[in-house]
Formats: sequence, structure tokens, C-alpha cells
Amino acid sequence: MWTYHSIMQKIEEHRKSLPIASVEKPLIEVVQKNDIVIIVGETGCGKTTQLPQFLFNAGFCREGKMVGISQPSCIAALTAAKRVAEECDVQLGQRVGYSIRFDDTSSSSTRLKYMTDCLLWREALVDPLLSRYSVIIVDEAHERTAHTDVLLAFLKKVQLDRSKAEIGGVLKLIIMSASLVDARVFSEYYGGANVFYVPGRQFPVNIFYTETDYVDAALVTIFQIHLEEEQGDILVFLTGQDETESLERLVQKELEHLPEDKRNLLPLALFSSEQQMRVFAPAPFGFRKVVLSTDTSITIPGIRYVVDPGFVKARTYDPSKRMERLDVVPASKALSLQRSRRAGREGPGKCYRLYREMEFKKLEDSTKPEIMRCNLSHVILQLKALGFDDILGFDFIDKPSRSAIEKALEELQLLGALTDDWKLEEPAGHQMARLLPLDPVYSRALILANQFNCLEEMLITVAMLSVESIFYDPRDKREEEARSTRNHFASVEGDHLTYLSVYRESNELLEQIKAENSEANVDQIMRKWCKDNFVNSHSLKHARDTYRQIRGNVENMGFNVSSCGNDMLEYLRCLATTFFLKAAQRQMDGTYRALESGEIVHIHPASVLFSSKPECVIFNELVMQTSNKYIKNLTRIDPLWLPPHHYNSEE
DNA sequence: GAGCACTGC
Repeated sequence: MWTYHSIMQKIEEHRKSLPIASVEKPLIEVVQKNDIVIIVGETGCGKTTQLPQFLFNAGFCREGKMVGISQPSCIAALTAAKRVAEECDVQLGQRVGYSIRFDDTSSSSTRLKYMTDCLLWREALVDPLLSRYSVIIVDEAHERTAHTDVLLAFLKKVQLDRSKAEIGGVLKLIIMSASLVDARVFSEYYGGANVFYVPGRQFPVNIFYTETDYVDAALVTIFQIHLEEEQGDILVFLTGQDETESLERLVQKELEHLPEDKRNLLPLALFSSEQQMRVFAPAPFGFRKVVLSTDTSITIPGIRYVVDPGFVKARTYDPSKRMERLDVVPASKALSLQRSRRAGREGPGKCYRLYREMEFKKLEDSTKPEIMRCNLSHVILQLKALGFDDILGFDFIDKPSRSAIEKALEELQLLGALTDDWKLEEPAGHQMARLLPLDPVYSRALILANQFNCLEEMLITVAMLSVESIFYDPRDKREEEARSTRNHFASVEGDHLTYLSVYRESNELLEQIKAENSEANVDQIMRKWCKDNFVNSHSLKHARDTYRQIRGNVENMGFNVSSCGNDMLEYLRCLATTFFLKAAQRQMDGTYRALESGEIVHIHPASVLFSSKPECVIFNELVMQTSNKYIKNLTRIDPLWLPPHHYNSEE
């Protein structure tokens, strides 16, 4: 029988068995003696859940001080906090809590606080000395998200400021990384900081190299494993939804050629967060699962074989054209290693790399830090708001190119966040920085909407644009039906007004049924409405949450949320004034020319304006993935609404 | 007449 006592005993045994348990004492000593410590430890060594408890026990939370642990994702913060609360035998939100967007369980008695790196960054805007913390742990720093990178630079300054200001005592800084290479980079960045190694716990994984075209090779390898190797599930890493789905079909087709008793192989295409449940469930008795997946943070149980074609889809940003693109590129050594290790979580495993060993040696050591390949305007606005004025001289770990920085500064200036000499514009610059979850251009939209008296409409628009795929992908069989339903919402003016009416119609229904139904019923009715209207209910809910959050933000800033009622002209002019950098004009041949970059673009077929081809539009997204470049989320405008001075060089 | 990986405020 499971008694309370036996459960706690089990937990204690588990804690003691973790590799990090054997180094508690020297680890705490290093932290006591040094203000900055870099910890290298592989996944599974226990650093995320144990170190904060060690620090608590060593007295780092005395006098109401906290230990803050930043994670790169919500799910990581949430699961770690839950686990630690369990181990400490406290209620979540008491001594141990987490804080993520839309969900904050921390309280005044929280001492160990898990959070996303974005939220820690956000906290810094309110309390630049992070005075409530005695220790900040930056976990998974090797992922090098843009937020981690600027956070690491910011924390360096906080440490200095705190010692100068003599406020809050010393801030201890612990950077945790699963990669040795990055640990060295961090150590150097912090002036030769101590590096502490925690032993890992990983079963051996044998690596095999083969050589052929990768989708074919993956298929061959899957069946080779299935027919010749011992039991254990297979994980195949692919680059996108199309690949996972087509390989799923190929596996299924191939299975038909096998004798009846060999057909016990179950292909599962895993794309993004969808269909996760199917993957977590063990395969039916006697079956082997083959999970066809893009890179994901979720841990799939039962995997003993990894098939790695060695490619990944990576985003790059071209500052000169202000354009994002997604390319299939070879994976880095670090990513390949991470993939192969998935085979050794539960026992010895095997990894099949579908290329030659020689090719492996030529791979990049690790993925380029995100900050080197993204639009910097968001990051720079935040840095400006935190008082870092000299962006070109900023102490980046890896410095983005001068032109990328200048392009972002220029964009912020055009959006009215910065003055001509790149100082923060008052009050607009600060206001835009405070609307933190938003891209600066969306913050700008809200500030202008306040002047155009259509803030209510723009809040909805921005919330809807901030979530992905409001409408279900019409790729499925109901395509025709989906299109005609979309027409029910479609506005002749464009996609923005279409989103507005989806939001409003769903909201009206929501208000109406809330009064008469229980919460569970409301959920059910809303899901049915979404299904009937081909709307993604998760996206819509996310849009509603976002709306609530940014509405709170603008109200806190003293804005009065007013609606333009039926006068949509004000709203349309506001769109044109905000998104003038993304305007496109129809040409003689029916294609469009993006006015800022000069790119030749086409209207994406999913837009409601696809067949009407208006003379001039503004757009929010430029997609570059095939031979054509497509603009998405567009609205028809009068070119005269665009700021005349910006485009006066046009004929 | 197309089709984009992951993560986050």
C-alpha cells in the first residue's frame, strides 16, 4: 500500500540517486565562494530540480530572498516547479511556485520561483535591480534564445549595480548549460568564471552512418530496424509537417507488402504540439511505434532507436529587406548529439545517421544564437527602455552585425519609438516597450489607434494577428466547405476586418451563452461553434487571453478604450498609417511590388483578397518558401493614406 | 491556387 511515508521515502531515494546528489557540498561551496558559476550538466543529471533545493537548504532564501530559475519554455518551468513542490512536500505556490504568461502561481511566501526567461526579463523592466532575488539561475542557457542572451548581459549589469547601490546584497548568478562549448563561451564572457561539472547519466548509444537520399533512406532504415532489431520504439527526425505526413503514408503503404505477422509497426506523425497524446501512449501490445517528428522538447517514452537524416528547418532574417525566411539546412553537431541521445534515455540505444561520418565532422558546432538571425527591433526597444543607450557598443555575447542593429534602430525610429538621434521617444517609446508581448509595430498600432478612436478594434486585430492560424488549414477534405464558410466572415476590405468579425461574432455568442450555461457547457458550445466555422478553438482562446492582457496594459497606461463603431474608415486609415512599411502596389502584370523592399510578391491564396486584387494593400507577413513570395494578412487601402514623405521617391 | 521548424512575452 502507498502510504504517505512510503511515497516520501521513494522521493528521497530518487533524489539521492541523481548524479547531482553526490556533489551537493562542493557545489554549494563553489556558489558561496564565487558570484558567478557556470554549471555544465547533461539532461537528466537533476540540476534543474535539485540545485534550487540545495540553495534553499544552504540559507540562500533567508530574510525573504528568492531563488529565481529561468527556463526557455512554459512547460519546462511548470513541470520543474510541480516536481520540486512534490519533493519538498509543499503546496505549489507556497515555497515553490512558477510564473508563466497567463498563469502565475507564485505568492509572497514563494522562495523558489521557476519562470520563463521572457518573464524574468519582463520583471527586470519593473525592478531593474531584481532586488527580491539572492540568486538567479539561468537554465538551458545553451539554447541561446534571444531572451537568454540579453538576459545574461543584463544580469552582468545588475550584479554590478547591486554592489554599487549596496541594495539587496550580492546577486549570485548561476548559468546552467548542457553544452561544454557554450559553457566556455559563458565563462569567457564573465571574465573567466568558474565552471563546475556535474556528471551525467546516460546509457551508451551506438552511432551508425549510412549514405543515401534521406526520405528514402529513412524509410529503408525504419524497416531494417523493424525487421532486424530487438524491440523498442523508433524516433525519426524530419524537417516539417509535409515530410512527417508523407513518410507516415509511405510507411503505411510499405507495411502492406509485409507478411501479416510483420505488420506490427505503428507510424505516428508528430507535428508541433498536436497529437502528443497518441505519442505518449505505449504502442498496442506486440507493436513497435515509429514516431515521425520534427525537433520537439517533449520526451517520448520507449525510444531505443533514432533515425537522423541530419537536416533541420532554420529561420534566418535578412535585415536589408526586412524579410524572414525558413530554409532546410544541415543540423549542427550539438543538435545531432542531442537527437542521438534520445535513444539512450531508458537503456542502451542505437542512432542511425543518414549521411557519411566524414560529413558529420564538417557540421557547425552549434546552431547560431537566435539573436544573430532575428529582427532586433523588439530586443533593442527593451534594451533602450532598460537604459542601455549605446546599442552599437552593447556587450552582446555574440554581437549581431552593425547593419542588423542599424536597420532595427531605423525601424524603431520610423515607428516613432526613437528620436532622430536614436534616443527613446517620450512618451511613445516607453509606452511601446511596456506593451511587452507585442512586436513594436503592433504596439505602434495600438498607440495610433488611440488617436484614431478605434482602439477597441485594433486590440482585437492585434490579438488575432498575434496567434497563428485562426482558420483551420483547409488542406483537408472539407476544403470547399471551409472556403465558403470563410466567406461568411470575409470582408471586401481584407483579412483584418475578417478576423475582427470572427472575434466579435464568437464573443457575442460567448457572452450570450455564459449567462445561461455552466462553464463546461460554455466550453462545449464554443468548441462546436469553432468546428462549424472552421475556426481553431485553441487559437481563438489564445487570442481572447491576449486581448485581455494587452487591454489591461493599455488601460494601465491611461488609454481610454473606445470604438469607432460603424466608421470603419478611421480603422482602415489607422491600419495604413501603422503598417506603411509593409505596403504593396499592384503592377501591370497583376503581381505586387512591396514598396519598402522593392520585392515582387503575390497575394497568398488563403487571403480573402486573393481574387479581388486591389490596387494597393498593406500586409503583415511576407512568406518566402517556394519560388514565389507571398504576402498574407492584408487589407485594401488608399495609397494616399500612406505617409507621403516616406514614399515620395515613387513615381 | 499555396502549404512554415521550435520557443516566448
